[in-house]
Formats: sequence, C-alpha cells, structure tokens
Amino acid sequence: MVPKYNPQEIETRWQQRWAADHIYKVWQDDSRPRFYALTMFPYTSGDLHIGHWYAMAPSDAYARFKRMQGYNVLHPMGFDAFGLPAENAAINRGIHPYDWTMKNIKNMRRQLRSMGAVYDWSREVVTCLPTYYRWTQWFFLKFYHAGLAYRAKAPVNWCPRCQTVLANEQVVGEGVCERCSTPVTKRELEQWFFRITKYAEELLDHSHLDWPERIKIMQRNWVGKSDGAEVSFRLEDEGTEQKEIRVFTTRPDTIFGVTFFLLAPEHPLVSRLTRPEHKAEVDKYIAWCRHQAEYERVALGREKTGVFLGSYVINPVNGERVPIWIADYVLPTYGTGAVMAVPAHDQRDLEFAKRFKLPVRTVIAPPGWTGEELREAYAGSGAMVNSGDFNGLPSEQGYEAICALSEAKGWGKRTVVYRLRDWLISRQRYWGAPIPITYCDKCGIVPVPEEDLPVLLPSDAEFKPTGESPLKYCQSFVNTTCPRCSGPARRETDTMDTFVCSSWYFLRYTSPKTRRASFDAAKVKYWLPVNLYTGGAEHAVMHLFYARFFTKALKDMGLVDFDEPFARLFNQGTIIYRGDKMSKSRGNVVAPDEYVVKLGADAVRGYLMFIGPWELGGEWSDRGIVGISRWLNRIWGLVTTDYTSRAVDPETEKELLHLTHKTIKEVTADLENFRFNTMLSSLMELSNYLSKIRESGIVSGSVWQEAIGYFLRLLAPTAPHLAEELWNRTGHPYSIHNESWPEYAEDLAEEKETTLIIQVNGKLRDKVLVPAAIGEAEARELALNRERVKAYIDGKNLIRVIYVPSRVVNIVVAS
RNA sequence: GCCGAGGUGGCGGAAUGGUAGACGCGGCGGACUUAAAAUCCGCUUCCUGCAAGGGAGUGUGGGUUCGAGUCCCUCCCUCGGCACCA
Repeated sequence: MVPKYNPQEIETRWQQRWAADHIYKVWQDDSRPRFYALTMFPYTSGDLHIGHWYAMAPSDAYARFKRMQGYNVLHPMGFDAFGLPAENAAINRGIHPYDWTMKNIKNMRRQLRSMGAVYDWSREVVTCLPTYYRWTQWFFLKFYHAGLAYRAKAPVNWCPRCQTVLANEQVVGEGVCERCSTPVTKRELEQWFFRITKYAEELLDHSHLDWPERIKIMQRNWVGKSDGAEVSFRLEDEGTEQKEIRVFTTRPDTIFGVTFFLLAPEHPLVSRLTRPEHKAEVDKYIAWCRHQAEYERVALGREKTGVFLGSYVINPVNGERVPIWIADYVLPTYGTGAVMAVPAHDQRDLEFAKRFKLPVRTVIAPPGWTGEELREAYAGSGAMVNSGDFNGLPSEQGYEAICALSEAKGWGKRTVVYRLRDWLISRQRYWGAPIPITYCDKCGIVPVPEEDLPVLLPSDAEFKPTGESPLKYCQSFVNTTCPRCSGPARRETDTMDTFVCSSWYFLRYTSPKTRRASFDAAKVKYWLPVNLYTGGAEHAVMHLFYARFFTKALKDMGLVDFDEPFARLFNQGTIIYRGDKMSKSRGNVVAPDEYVVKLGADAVRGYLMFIGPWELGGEWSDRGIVGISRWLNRIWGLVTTDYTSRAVDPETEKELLHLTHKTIKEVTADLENFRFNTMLSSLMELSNYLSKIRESGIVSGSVWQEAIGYFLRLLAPTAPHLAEELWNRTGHPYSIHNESWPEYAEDLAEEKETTLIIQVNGKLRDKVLVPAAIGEAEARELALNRERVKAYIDGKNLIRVIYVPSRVVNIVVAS
C-alpha cells in the first residue's frame, strides 16, 4: 500500500535536509554565468500574508528555473527593519522597538522558511542592526563630503499623526501621509536633505533599462522637466535693493501678452512690494492662505483667489507697466515662485483675469482666428500678433527669437526647470539610523569621523511622540564631544528616512558579513547590477527612484562601476481578498500558515502562480487552492503507484514523447515570461495524459520512467518539495534541485498532425485532421470535396480560396 | 482633466489576424460505498432542435479584412497613478 501524499511531513523533512546540506548556499563561482534575482525585502510588520507570498513564491520559482538552467543564482532575503510601526507598537504596548522588530523577524523567518525558497540565509540582511546601519551612516558621510547631503530650513511636509516630517514622495493622493493617510501640513524646519535634484537629468534616462513603461512614465512625471526661459522683469519702483524679479516661463513667445504679474504669497518680496493702502488686504489674504492645507490649495477647479499689491513691474519687451498680484495658485517651490501671467494663452491666468477683470490680449493667433476675444486660453502654436516687431512670426520661431533677444540684451536666458525637489531624509523619530552629525558651538556642523561609526541608538530612550526626536531627550545620547576640538557638543537627534536603508541593501547581500566596508567591491562587481528585480509598483517614485539616485551617486564617487542598480524590473499585481487589497488595517489578511499546514507550501505556491497573469494580481480564493491541491495529490498517485506495462503501442509512445517535448518547450517559454498560470496548465495537460497512459499501460516501462523524469524536473521550480520527494522515490540521485533544466528537441515538440479548418465565406463549416505538412493543392482539393462543404458551395460562383498553411482553407463564394 | 492597465461562460482565466472558452473551480449525471467524504469517469457559453444540425456570442457603436477577442476610430464602465508645475 502506497502512503498518502502528506505535504507537511515531506516539506519539513526536505527543508531540514536542504538546510543541513547547505544546497542553496551561494558562492562566487565564476565558471557559471551569474544571475542576481532580487525580490523586494519585506517590512518587519509581524506576519507575512498571502500578498507577500504572491511576491515571493513566483520569484522563487523563477530563481530555481534559472539555477537549473546553469546560472549561479543569487536570490537573497532580508528585512527592512527600521520604521514607525515598531515605534508605535513600543508606545502602545510598552515593548522596545528592537524587541518588537526582532520578534517579528523571527516569526517572518519561520514563515519564509516554510515556503521552501532557495534563499541563502547566511546572507540575510537586517537594516536595524548596528552592523548594517553603521554603513547606512557611512553612506551619509560619503554623501555629506561629496556635497550631496546638506542642512537647510525649508517648508516641509509634516504628518501630525506620525509626528514627523515626510519626503515629497511620501505625500500621496489628496495630500495625505503615505503611511497613515492623515492630511499633511506644512512646517518651516531646519532639516537634512539629499541633493537628488543634481541627478534629475540622469534619472530621466531609462534607455538601458528593461522596466515597465508605466513606471518609467511615473518617474519621468515625477522629475517633471520643463524647457523654457528665465526672464527678468524690472521693478517700476527701484527704491528697494532688489531691482528685478525673475520668472520662469515655458512660453517666452507669449511675452507680449503679459497683462499682470503673479507672486506666490510666500514670495520674499511680497511685503516690500505691498503698498501701504493694500497692506491690510494682503495680510489678510496671506493669513488665509496659510491655514489652507496644501492639498486644498492645489485642488483643481477651485475659483481663483488673489490680491493686488499696488506695485508694478516693467515688461522688458514693450516697457508696459504690469500690476503685481499675489495668488495661491502660484507655488513658492516651483520655478522662481513668480509668474508672468498671459491670460490669453494659459487657462489658469485666464480664469484669474476674468475673476478680477484684468485685460486679456491675444498674442498667438489660433488657426482661423479673426481677432475676436478667445473663450478659452489657446495654448497651441500659431502666428504671433500684437507682438511688435515679431508680428507674423510662427510661435516656434518666436520662442527662439525672444530667447535670443533676451540673451543679447541680458534680461533673460534659456533654462530648464524640474518639478523634482531634494529628498528630505530627516525624521523626528527614534527607530531609524541616527544621522552621524555633531553640533559644536565653536566648530559648527561636524560630521562624525568614519572610525567612530556606528552612532548607536541608545537603548534607554523614551518613545513618547512630541514632534521632536525622542533622542533629543536622551542626555546620554545628545551630549558628546566635538570630533574636531574635543569641546562639548551635541549630537544630531533626527534619524534617517528608512528609504535610505533600502537604497543600498542589494549591495550588502553580496557580502553581508564584511566588517571592513559597506560591501566588498569585487563581489559587487561580480553580482551587480541586479538582473531581475521584482516587487510592487507602489515604490515607483520612492524606493526605486531613491535606489537609482544612490547608485548614480556611488558611481560618481567611484564606489561602483555601474549607474543603474536594476537592469530589469517586473511588478507583480495585487492580491485582493473580499474585494480589497490585503492589509492589516482593512482586517482582511489571509495568513499562509494554515494553508501550509493543511495543504502544503507547494499547494500555496502553485495556487498563487495559477491564479492568473502575475502582473495582474487576483483574488485569493479558498476554493481555488483546492484545485491545485488535488492536482498535486493526483501527481503523487501517478508517480508513486507502480506502473505496469501491459502492451506497447508505438503510436502512443510517439505521442507521449511529442507531448513531453512540447511541454518542455511551453514551460520553458512561460517561465521565461513569468506566465506561471499557463505553465501550470501545460503541466496539467501532460499529467492528465500520463494518467490516461497509466490506466491503459500501453507504453514501455522505460518510456514511462523517462517521461516522469522530465515531468518532475519541470515541476521542481513550482513544487520543490513534492518534486524532490518523487524524484527520490523514483530512484534518482539527490537532489532534483541540482539537476539541469530539460532541453527539448524542436522536431519532437512540433505538431505532426493538425486540424484543418474549412470555412465558407469565413464561417466554420468543417474540420478535418490532416498531416501538418499538407500542401496547398492537396488541402484545397480535400476541402472542396468534403460533403459538408459541398452543400454550401454547390450552385454558387467560386470567387477565391484562401489557404493558411496547415490551418485554414477559406472558400469564398457568391450566389 | 491627463497618463497607464483592464472589460471574454456561473467563477479564475486560455487564445502568433485563422476551431473562442485551453487549464482549473463550481454545477449536473454516473461509478465505487450500507451511507457520506475522498477518489475516478462523462457532460457543462447561450438560444433552438428528438437528433443530425442551425443560429447568436468576447463592454458599446462603427470601420479595415476572405476572416477580428486580437488591428483602427467613437463611446461606456472598473482599477492604478498624476493632477493649478507657469
């Protein structure tokens, strides 16, 4: 009696054996081509849910496939372990963030091990350990010395709930916090920034990246490059030390159409340019703006607001006096915070002009324009009008001509403006890598010397959120000596955004234990760039963007010799459950554990791959997984029950050989393209055919054994435990995971017979099984003489016959 | 508003411009069983017909083609992202 399929027993047994034998240990083995297959490491939230498995199980199958294909595969795993939830848990439950995080890691590691992945656990990376964050701090110093890290006072995004500042990238949707969805407010604070804008142009270049188009578009939009010109408008009243105001415009060709001038309410010149008789109104407006939330202010479709300051600028092209207003739709952070308003050719300016009865002057003629007032702003191109010497010039040429004139006269120049802002990395929280900076009354800002790293987090800090870093109240941490003059000094108490930690973890995996450096340069040279990076698309302008910036900066510092970290990127879709994305806060998480116990990790892996195309995600279904579980059970029975050959039918043997090779071909192509769902249907078709053969027993024992051997190797990436067990039970040497991927023979994979479709006027009328190599004449002859076809063509005029080789004969007739 | 992705049986989903619905779930019928579960076999897009067959059918409406789920245009819906960026 053959024992029943017992996934739990099989899976734990093989996992122990694999671990004991270190079969997934990765060496830097130059004789094989390397393949770095990376999956985004999880945040240490406590439990992995099915959504995590959806990211990890298919990528593990892919890594296994690459291994079997003969690559030296690095497929590591680690934990993104700093961050707010740990601190919040500490506040709520009185557990230290370190203990909370480590407890979670322990549990998540157990869950990950139960998945049976090829992770080499000796390479695990945990970002909250001093052995790791020491190097995060080291990178900060490198950036500081390279002029890429600076401290500045700026209006920053503040999350009142998280009690910390946020990077622009972490403000999402209608101006809410990426983490807790609380509306974000603005605060004027002295903070640390990374100069990511220095790389704006380089970050736009995705030309050597095999990345999804939508991610590239999102990043491009985020950088927001605009070509245009910077133009100076002289102040009419030159009594102030400031003689002019610069604006940025993408349409210098419309400069004759300027009828008013706008400043952001926060613009530094506002108070100086406000005439006494307007002061009360201006102050009132500015106060009103200040209590508007950022997202209200930029909400589209709002009625335009603003006030006149009472002073004027002079238009450099025609010497006109232009009134200066302030309006909240002018953003202080973009361009110069000032706008030359051209209501005829900008919809926003037109709305403003209408509201405040300001003049509108058309200076670019729309097609067919006869001088009437425009209903809507015309933003297209056309001949210049009302533009002095430039009248009649096409606007594209006008653009060039105005730029040339401004440059010649010195009141303007061509320029490029980016929407991208520098990356704010300070966080007023405890659980992050301390920024390695000291403040000395004598020496000012002094970086901590490299040899003094790490700046350790004190274990005795209080975590109560006060809007300032808990480290600020920890005297033993704050008080230090100046590295330069040895006098008393204070430590920086802000910690770094966790995205700094995750901007270089993929380098650390290559040499996780090295104590001499952040990474071993030779190993990074061997493994990087990452061949394939998989994870969710939600990181498009955060993690993925920062990691690219980091890599480019490291390249410029000479620390690495490549400027893009991830050659190929693939985003899996989202697993939904009860109509919603799985998340703790929605309370709809499905834990893999109970399914692993009941049906086995192989079934969970298989179901997640079978659910649909990986990039589209899908709905988790308790019913769906039993289909895969039953299939694995059938495979168990198919292979463990002795096969008895009762007769040998050469035709069936040939057919089995053909189907086997066809399956190898399909499974290989599907894996390469992440089409796990169709890969599994191919395997099911083969196993269904094998079941039929086992019933009839009409192939020889050796042919049967060979087919089973192929089948198991094709199954190994998806169901590593079951494949190993059956490989072992069929007398093969350990381990199937060190076997080569099967190769197919093209002539065997090819179809020998095909169903010829016979259509009359494009409608299916008959089918007939023919040799695949059938010739055209023969096919036509056959089709025209079929009884079923004759009924449709007799007595009609044969117009033409279309023949698609070995597929279709379409007979076109007319009555 | 703009940019992506998508819309196919009761459900998840397959289909190089050439048999629409592979594979699986569910359902129905049968075998095994005292019975049930499990397992195995068969059927399962809809309408019509005793049947052979016929007709319709891939969100909507048009177009290209011998032939369209697939290509082009219009519109509708769902999901994701961006959004007063001068």
